[in-house]
Amino acid sequence: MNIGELARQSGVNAKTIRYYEEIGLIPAAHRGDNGYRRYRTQDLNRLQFVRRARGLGFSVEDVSALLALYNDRSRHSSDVRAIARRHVAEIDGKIRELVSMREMLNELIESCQGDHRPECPILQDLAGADTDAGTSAADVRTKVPT
Amino acid sequence: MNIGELARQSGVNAKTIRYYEEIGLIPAAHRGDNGYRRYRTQDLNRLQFVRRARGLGFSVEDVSALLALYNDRSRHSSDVRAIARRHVAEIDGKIRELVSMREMLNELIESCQGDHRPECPILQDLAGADTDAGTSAADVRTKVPT
DNA sequence: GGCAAACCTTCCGGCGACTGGACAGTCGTG
DNA sequence: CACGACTGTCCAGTCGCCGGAAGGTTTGCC
Repeated sequence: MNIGELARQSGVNAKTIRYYEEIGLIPAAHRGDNGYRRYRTQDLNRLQFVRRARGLGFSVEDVSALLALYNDRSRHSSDVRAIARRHVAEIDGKIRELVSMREMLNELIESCQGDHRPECPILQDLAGADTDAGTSAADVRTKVPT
Repeated sequence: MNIGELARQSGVNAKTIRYYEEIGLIPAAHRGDNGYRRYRTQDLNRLQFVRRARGLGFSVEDVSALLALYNDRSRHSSDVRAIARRHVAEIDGKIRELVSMREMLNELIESCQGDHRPECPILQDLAGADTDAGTSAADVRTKVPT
């Protein structure tokens, strides 16, 4: 099958497949006489593995490691678990950050609607105005997840 | 003050300050005779505003809009709230995605440790093996937040 | 056989929000 | 006047792709 068919069956964009080949996540495909990449069911499996792992938020690097373990008959379950656990820890961190941001934003929005402060205080807070007791809800140093 | 001092006082990296100027988030600084950028307290305020807003996860584009509203005397609180609410909605979406990922990962990890399945099933799940009832926990199509 | 549509190829550039590094000029101090 | 700390510009890289250009191939239809 050609790359387009593989893309359709795997749910991975053809461009992305070429990219994965380029960065070595999947092996370079064999070429037909016309120079087109040729794929088999085996490659489809591998690509679906990649898609699912990416869908769970694993980095390409992690996926690469998981693929290696998948192809390694002498693998240890603990290695796989370690990668998964580390990933869960990262996700936890991101969730905590986002929840914290959401809390602060909701506080700001709420105080903006209430009548207990003169104007919408979001901007004042961001500007670091000392209208309150100096405790600005927006004075955060968390790293922004992008 | 020079850019280094501004960086120290604002908590924003000097490189980042130059970058902000380049993309127009902050106005181009005046230069001294030596070509160095010169800043005043006003610029420090602006930059702290930016830092706080970024800390709350606002995109640079949003921050730009917030800054414009901040400098607009005829601004409406509702405009600011709208930006903040939209941002909260985005954050909510990301949180939901991450929580969903975490759930699936934890299920996989758990079933990997338990004795009710032969081997660590994470890899089998990712490979899409039909060892179970065909419902693979990892068969997700959620977009990965990067 | 001719033509268009739908494939496929490679290469380049851009997204967001920076960060690091190279190389050069400038400033303050000993 | 040498040295280090600072500043300037410019370019490249990060991550995980995606879009488009310019070209070759295949397929299907008249």
